[in-house]
Parts: sequence; structure tokens; C-alpha cells
Amino acid sequence: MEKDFFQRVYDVAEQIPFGRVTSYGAIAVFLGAARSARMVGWAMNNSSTCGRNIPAHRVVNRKGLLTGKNHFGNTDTMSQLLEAEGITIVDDQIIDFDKLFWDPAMELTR
DNA sequence: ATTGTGACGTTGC
DNA sequence: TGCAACGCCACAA
Repeated sequence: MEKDFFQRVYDVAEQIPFGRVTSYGAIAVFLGAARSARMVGWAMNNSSTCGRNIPAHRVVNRKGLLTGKNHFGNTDTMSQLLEAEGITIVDDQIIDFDKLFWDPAMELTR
């Protein structure tokens, strides 16, 4: 089962460059399941089971909001990690999300 | 096999 | 322009 949908998500998530962020939908589209954006987030929840360190903090929803911060244990963990990447977070929202947005379907294709 | 859920996305009002 | 509801696919029980 080395090609599970979840593994696919983990692989893309690991490829997210430092200081960049992406959206669940972008990953979902890249995986070929644009309507399964929710699965991407769910995969992140299971990212712990993946056995590998997945920078889920770099993955946010389409609005650039840290929707999954609640799943990091502490709601501050995600924002703190993003700030450590040089990203500014205000009210759980990423500033300049448009510039920091990293599209796997585009970056990986180029 | 069926039901329920889920860290989203889109469309409608 | 802002908020609400629906839909969607994939996985777990």
C-alpha cells in the first residue's frame, strides 16, 4: 500500500519548500481528487501514523486560515511553526498568503 | 455493503 | 459583500 491516497498527500506535503504554504484543495487537485480536499486534511490527521514528520503546519485551507491548528495539540503550535518559517500570522490567518502560496500542481510541473 | 465523518470547496441567498 | 447550506470523495467502524 505504498501508493495510498494518504501517502500521496504526505509526499506532496514533504515537498513544500521552507517558508511556503499551500492549500488542501491544491494538493487534492494535484492528486487528481479535487473534490477530496477534505481527505487531504484527514490525511494530515493520520500523518502521525505515517511515521514521518509532515509539515502539516504549512498546509492551510483556501482562505489561508489555520483551520487545523486545533489538531496540533496546542492551537499555538501551528502558528508558532509558521512564524518560525518567516510567515506572519494574524488571527490564525496567513499574511500575504497569496505570495506564500505554493502550488504543487504548478511548482512540481514546472 | 452501508453509514458516518472529516484540518474543504463551491454555490446560493 | 457576507454568511449559510450543500456537495464531494475517500477512509474507518
